[in-house]
Amino acid sequence: MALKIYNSLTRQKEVFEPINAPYVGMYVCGPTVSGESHLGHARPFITFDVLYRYLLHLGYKVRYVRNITDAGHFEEEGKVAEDKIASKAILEKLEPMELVQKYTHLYHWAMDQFNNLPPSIEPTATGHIIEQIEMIKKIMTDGFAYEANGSVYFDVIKYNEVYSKKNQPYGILSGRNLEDQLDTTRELDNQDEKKNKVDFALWKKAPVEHIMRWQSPWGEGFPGWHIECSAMATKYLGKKFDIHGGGMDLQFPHHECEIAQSTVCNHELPARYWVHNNMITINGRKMGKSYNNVVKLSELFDGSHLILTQAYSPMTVRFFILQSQYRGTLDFSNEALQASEKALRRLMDAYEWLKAQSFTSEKKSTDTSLDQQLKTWVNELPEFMEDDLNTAKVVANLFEMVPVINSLKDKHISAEAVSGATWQLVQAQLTLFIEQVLGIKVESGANKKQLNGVIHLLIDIRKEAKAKKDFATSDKIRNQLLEMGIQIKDEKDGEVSFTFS
RNA sequence: GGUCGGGUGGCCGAGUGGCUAGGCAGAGCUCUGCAAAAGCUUCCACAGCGGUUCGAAUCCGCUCUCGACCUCCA
Repeated sequence: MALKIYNSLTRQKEVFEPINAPYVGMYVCGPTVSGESHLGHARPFITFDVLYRYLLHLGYKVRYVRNITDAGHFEEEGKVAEDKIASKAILEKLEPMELVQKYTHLYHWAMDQFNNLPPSIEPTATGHIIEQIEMIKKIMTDGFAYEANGSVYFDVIKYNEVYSKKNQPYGILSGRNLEDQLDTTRELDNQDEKKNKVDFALWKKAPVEHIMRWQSPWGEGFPGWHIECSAMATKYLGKKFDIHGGGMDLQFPHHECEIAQSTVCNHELPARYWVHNNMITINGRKMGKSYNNVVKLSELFDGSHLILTQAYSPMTVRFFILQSQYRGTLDFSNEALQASEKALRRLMDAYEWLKAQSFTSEKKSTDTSLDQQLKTWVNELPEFMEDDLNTAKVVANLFEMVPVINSLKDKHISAEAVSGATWQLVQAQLTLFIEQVLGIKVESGANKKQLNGVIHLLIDIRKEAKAKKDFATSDKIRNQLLEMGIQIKDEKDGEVSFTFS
């Protein structure tokens, strides 16, 4: 068994082999912290968190680099060289760094809510201006970039000419050829600075009103929007590293340009495996600012968005995302999220119960086919993960086991049906895959001692009421607790349990 | 217009030639004071039309249709 991942560069699933095992270098494009993160942003970070977790589980020593873009991109290149962060700052009457700080905090908060492991290094674009300038200088020295009026542009045509001969034409990642693009690229104003319309900016001269600006050999300005990733990836992961990840919408032009820049500087393709997650859609349409259909994470968590009927917990959202395979689009709706919420609760209820049981390995199984079936389900989990992170199948198998666990709990099957050793295996693997690999944590208010005490007291009172056939009182306790989000469950053995919703 | 990817049951979503995906919702039953929860059973499907094949959701062709990228984008 070996981990296979889909490589956008070769357009096929490939066996993952690190350049320098057991070390793995992984770079993932992080957020631009000029606004609040929305659901669409959550997908790559959760997807690559799962990949990171799985690589760690396999025993690799992973350096996971995920940047923060705080230097601002152009709103529309060639038209108005406007810095996103600077313009937003004026709007919000904040210093640019104040704004960057605000949204960085919010982003970190959201990542934490999702139980995403922190990356090994989280470099910022503004902290690496010098590295970016050095890289641009190198590209110029090699003759693949030119200065025009205080800005520096990458010469895409020349790059394509030279590197086509080395089987690395411009467009190698996104599969487009330059000729098509020359024909189809839209006409934009103020492009006279560029030799060709396909050229892209490495450094941009700052207009007077532009707040974020740095000194450079070409005057005061700010870096172009692709160079930061090339500079930081090279600095922390070297000239060639293992995995480069990000959303599919970054494949072109961002990653394509990154490849061109890094290839000129480092004389090889920067990453071996290019991994791209697909988009989250809403009514079949990509979630994005330009479509005006974003659901911010904070709105999701507090239910304040119009299309939501309720709040959804971060784990529900994480689970919703992991119920699909990362390379397909995922269509979002209130209904779909509700389904995920219920499903997650059922899974976690069964899991938490099982986890609390103790089994002795001596017990032999009396139902060998069920015993074998459980082992099969469990053993398939790594196979599914290793088939291009098919978390959807992992989740499906977890659900196969839920009825068996609940049957044991409700004594529909005997304690001896499955061997103690198998139950121990199931316990261990469920913990591994649910908590370690999928990164789903137990979300419950049950850790408040006093609250638990109060609930137990109410349960006792309800039991007494029931014994006296005072159903008015017993129902009142049950129903009102339910309204507060505490659900009472009468178990088969006469015991009463409760869960928080 | 160019490049690419889709269309699976009420909804979300796996699956690439023959075997129940899974979840949510629906129906029935069991349990229960009544519920809930849980268990069991069950309904509903592969956009359309052709073709290949003993056999296709899965391969091929055409048609319809949706979307992504080509401009900032996760």
